[in-house]
Amino acid sequence: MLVADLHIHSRYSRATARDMGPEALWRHAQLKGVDLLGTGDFTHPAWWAELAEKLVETGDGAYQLRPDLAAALGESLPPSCRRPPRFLPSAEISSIYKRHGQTRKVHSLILMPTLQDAARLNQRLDKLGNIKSDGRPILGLDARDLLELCLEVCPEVIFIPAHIWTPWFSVFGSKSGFDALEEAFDDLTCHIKALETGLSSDPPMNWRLSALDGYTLVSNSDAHSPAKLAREANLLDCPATFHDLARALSLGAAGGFLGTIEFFPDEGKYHLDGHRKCGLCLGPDETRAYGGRCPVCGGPITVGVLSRVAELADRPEGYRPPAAAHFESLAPLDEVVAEVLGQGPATKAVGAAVDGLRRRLGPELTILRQTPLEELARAGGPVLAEAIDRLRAGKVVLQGGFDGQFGVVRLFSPAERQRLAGQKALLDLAPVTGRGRGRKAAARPVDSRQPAAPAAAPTAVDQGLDEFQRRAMDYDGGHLIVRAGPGAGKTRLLTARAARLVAGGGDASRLLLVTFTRKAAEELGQRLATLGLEAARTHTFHGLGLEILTDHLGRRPAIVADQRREEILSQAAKAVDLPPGQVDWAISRLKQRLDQRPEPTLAPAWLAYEQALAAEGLLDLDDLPRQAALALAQDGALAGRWSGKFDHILVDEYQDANPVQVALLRRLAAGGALVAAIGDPDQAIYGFRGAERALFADFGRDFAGARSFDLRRNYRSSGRIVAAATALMAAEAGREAYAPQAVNPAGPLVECFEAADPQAEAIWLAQRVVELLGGLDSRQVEAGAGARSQGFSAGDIAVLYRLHAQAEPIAQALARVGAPTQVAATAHLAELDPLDLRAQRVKLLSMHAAKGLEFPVVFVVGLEEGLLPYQPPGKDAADPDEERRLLYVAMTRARQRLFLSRCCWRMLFGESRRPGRSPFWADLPGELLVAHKSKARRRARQLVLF
DNA sequence: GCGGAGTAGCTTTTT
DNA sequence: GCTACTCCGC
Repeated sequence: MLVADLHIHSRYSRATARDMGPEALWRHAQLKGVDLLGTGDFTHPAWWAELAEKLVETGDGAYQLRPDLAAALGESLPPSCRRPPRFLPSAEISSIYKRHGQTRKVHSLILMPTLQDAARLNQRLDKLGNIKSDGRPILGLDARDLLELCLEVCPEVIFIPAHIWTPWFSVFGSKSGFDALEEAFDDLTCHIKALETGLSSDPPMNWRLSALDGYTLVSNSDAHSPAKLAREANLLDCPATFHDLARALSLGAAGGFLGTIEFFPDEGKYHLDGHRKCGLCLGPDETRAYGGRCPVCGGPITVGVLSRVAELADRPEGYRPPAAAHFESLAPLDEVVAEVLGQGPATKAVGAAVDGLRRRLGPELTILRQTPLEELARAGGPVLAEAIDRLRAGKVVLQGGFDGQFGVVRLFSPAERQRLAGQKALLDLAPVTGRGRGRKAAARPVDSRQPAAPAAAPTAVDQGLDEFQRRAMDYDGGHLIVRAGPGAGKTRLLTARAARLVAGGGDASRLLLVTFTRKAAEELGQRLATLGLEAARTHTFHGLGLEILTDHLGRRPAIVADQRREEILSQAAKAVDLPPGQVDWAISRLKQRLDQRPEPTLAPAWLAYEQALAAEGLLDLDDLPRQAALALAQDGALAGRWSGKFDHILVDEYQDANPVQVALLRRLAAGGALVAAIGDPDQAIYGFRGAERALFADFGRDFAGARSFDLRRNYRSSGRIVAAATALMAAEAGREAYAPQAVNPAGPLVECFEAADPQAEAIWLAQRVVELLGGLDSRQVEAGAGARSQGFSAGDIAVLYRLHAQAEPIAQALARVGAPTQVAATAHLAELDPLDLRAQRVKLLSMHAAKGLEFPVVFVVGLEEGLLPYQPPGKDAADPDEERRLLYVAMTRARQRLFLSRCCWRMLFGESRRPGRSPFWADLPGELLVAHKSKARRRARQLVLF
């Protein structure tokens, strides 16, 4: 018979013993009596490398410690315990994600046949999240998607939902789990053969759910230190190989799965209900009587495993399915000896006694399970024999664990213990009460869920546009321009107008929608396709230019490659003795206009650049719309073909237009097409690349007879966020009043923090993220983050900054707390794994990149002098009005929660600065803000959470 | 043609 | 403070 412990952690996981290395595992497995051991943590690159170095294949589908290492260590083992264990690559992954509108936190145990298979999984996981900073990585990946990925990498994978009943991190957990396996794993549920019951539940509890009948119930230690190995384990009657294990888990008894060694579930940290902070421990009935609220403080009671099992059970207590496997409830030998000696389990005396017992009797599990009582008495005295006899018979006194506090197993009554302390002789033992289980289970579910995130904004759904949107949608009297503030339903209006035009008899193929980015064009195209408008033309300005030029030239123009362009630029720059970057910028700016002649200082470079391109028959990207507009002006036949091509032209983000683009639109509309432009001059943030915000106001001049519409309703953000953003814009000197109206309720205040330095800002931010997510690991949960959970997922959160240089410390702090994070600038969408797009992560991106996006929670960091408005060293300051609009864009990305922060000290460009607050800070009304304080008290808690 | 020293310049971004 | 580039010497 084999003893198998498949779920452990290495020293690369949080809060684990430093000696959790292959050698210590090898040694302690033998001291405990484990034959087959999961390596744990194979996802961690350093641990994987160590395993690859120190383990060797046995040849029949398992691993063993390298013989030379084993030989060197063998001496340190008592001969009675020498039975070298085998290893199988294992790991645990924490999936934290939102599913069906709720935050889910599910841990999964994964076993792979070989380290090479593990490496291939690691390769895939590495793209999806951070597997380098924690042996038990946290991914924003749906548990089902994780299973899919594992199966893709290795169809033989053993995938086991871990400690399925723990409240915070398991598939059935009361706080963030599911009610059924199928809810979590959908179509892939059939690939799950085994479930890990965890310390706080034992087989009889699980037998109460008929839904679990087909699964092999396994038990493992989840050990964080060598001493905890095999505190729970599996008993197998099969060879110690991966495939035999897989077969045993799949077939149960028929495959050689004999049963499990268990903790008394009462001893688990989450067996009963309760509230640790208030010292309150409750049974299911009591929790129900209190309505799930702590009677001391009113906070939510942490519903334990016993209650949760009762909630989902469909069978009475005590039911035993016919196919149920054997199990044995034990307590660790050091705890037994500790009680016999009347000392703590970690004391020297207990250690020495356990050591002596192992020497004489063999591994701890053998002592606990098999050694005859007479032998125990001879080796350890009659009291020890009596203790173990009681343990084997289940005659123990239990005090249940709750809300993160371990329970206690006692083998002797208080009176007995007192007498034990005084004498060494055999005791006159009074009968002890039976096992402390059998509490009445709660008959009705206790609703312990977090309050749902505030209801989604009442967007203008159904066909239902509001009256203002509808007027703009329906207008047929000529050109029109729509000023649409943040969250006003801009895209909705665009697509609705397109649909209306076609529904009214228009020809979809004579409809043109123009955007600035390919991403926007693709998204718009997709939305139109869902409305049955595939025939409508969706283009970027550049794509449109390319098509017109192709028509004009009779061939597709060649576009200069980046590298060649740089060469040409640096050549051209030599003609004027300017840095190439500056020449690049100046030429590009010139090409945003049709009429501009280069200044004399630039002229030679401009000439050289244009001649070089012309000589090779190349165009640059700026040429596409520009040359197209010029060609339409010069080539009458071309103009004839294109000016009559469309009946309607819809343009998004018009505030970002430049004169070339407007000229192009005018030529396309010359045949009578109606132009509908939509945008928001308050969100014009691309002046630096040639956009001219004034063109928005000049629309009526460029497109005669145009009518203006105004969409002021904000369907996105809470009232206070809208009010703060509006106040920011209202403070701009010489500005006309323009007040968007929030449709949503006021919501919480805008939360502000002034940090000593970027590190402190990042730590504060990471701390808030932990709270928003309700804790990412058990330490954070137990430090209180669970109770403050806000029901957000990592994908709901964005961090916005002025300079990418600000991202680094924040990404690091988020990695330290284990939050799945994605720094937007580093990822090219096209190269991503399809699963990558599904991974839910905190997004770090520039304020510019955030335009057009929205997030339930937004952090805007670095609201400092010098950063906002940006003051580049040794250069002209950025346009303060545009920088104000940039902050406006950033703030208005937030739906529910907005956090603003700044640093009092910062190192930027090698220069130590003590910046004051951004001048924009003062424009935010104090009554909308609440300051977060940085206090020593808070620091103490941070230490716990980090 | 290479390497070492010295120094300038550092955003935001799309096609 | 970092790097990427130029310039100069061999």
